[in-house]
Amino acid sequence: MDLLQLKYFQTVAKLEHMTKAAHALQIAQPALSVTIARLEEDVGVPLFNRTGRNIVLNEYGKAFLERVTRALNELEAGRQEVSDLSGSEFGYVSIASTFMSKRFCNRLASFAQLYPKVNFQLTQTTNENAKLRLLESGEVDFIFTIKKIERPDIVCVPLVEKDIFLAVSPVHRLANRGTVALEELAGEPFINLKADESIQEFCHAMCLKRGFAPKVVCTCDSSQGLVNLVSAGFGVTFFPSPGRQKPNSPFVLLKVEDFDYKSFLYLAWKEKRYFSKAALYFREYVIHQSKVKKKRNRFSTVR
DNA sequence: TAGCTCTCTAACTCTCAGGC
DNA sequence: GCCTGAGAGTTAGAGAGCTA
Repeated sequence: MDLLQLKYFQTVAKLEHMTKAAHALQIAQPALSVTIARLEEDVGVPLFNRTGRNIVLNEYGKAFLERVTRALNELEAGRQEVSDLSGSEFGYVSIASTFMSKRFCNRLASFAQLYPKVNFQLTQTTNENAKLRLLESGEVDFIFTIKKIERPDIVCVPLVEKDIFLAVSPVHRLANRGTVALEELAGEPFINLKADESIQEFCHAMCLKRGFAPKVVCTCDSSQGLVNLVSAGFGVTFFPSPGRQKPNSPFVLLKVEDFDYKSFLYLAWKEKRYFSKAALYFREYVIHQSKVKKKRNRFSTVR
């Protein structure tokens, strides 16, 4: 059993498809089949169930994959640690996030300018559980999440606090109002963002309290799609925003009366994990920037 | 049923380490 | 430096499953 076999196995297990895995590994498919067969012979049991032309990870395979992932991550951490000690490289930061907003990307870019030797590995997923799995398996250093994770092995730090506003098109009947009562939204077409489940659950419950269920006409995958639909007047949405209306905003934000929900963005990481210098600097940078931002927001509110 | 796709096997090549 | 064996890779082709 060698590292190459384990890396090949991990890829096949992930994709459950020999040809796609071979393509991903940039080798010919037969070479991969033979390697997996040799690994299975070595382990002593089949790791995949082969039915027809399909291969699916079986119970042995699942158990083995867990160990292999842990072992490979541990080796990678070791490599990183030795590399840090020798000062031969700065390392990389791996992040999973739902949103790749302009502000988020600018923040990454400014960090990259500050530390040009740092490499980034970004994973975008709208699924909060998928992000948590990536964090648990050690595939990423950090996740940005809107769900607070309350677990002893995971540290979860709030970065951004946002109020919930109602976003409407500039030509909407309510657009010139500074505030709006929830009751006035009965019958309005709502657009939801897939990733914002917790906000939607709260808003849905609030609407029910006021005697109506929000009429959801569309659920968007991307926040840009949501912005485009709302600004085009296709519907309205509950929108988390850290502060005031931006001058060039494509939609109008209205304060909702008696609506005291705060949305947070958290940075989360596994407590007992080796972090490269790059990852540590990144964590420090993000937390520091969020504190600076909070101070600025307080100052602008006072003004 | 034909055509396509996928996995696997067989035969071969290439590279590299070890022995002389 | 040459030979040899092991291992990892390639291509070609067989066989089975899926789909229009």
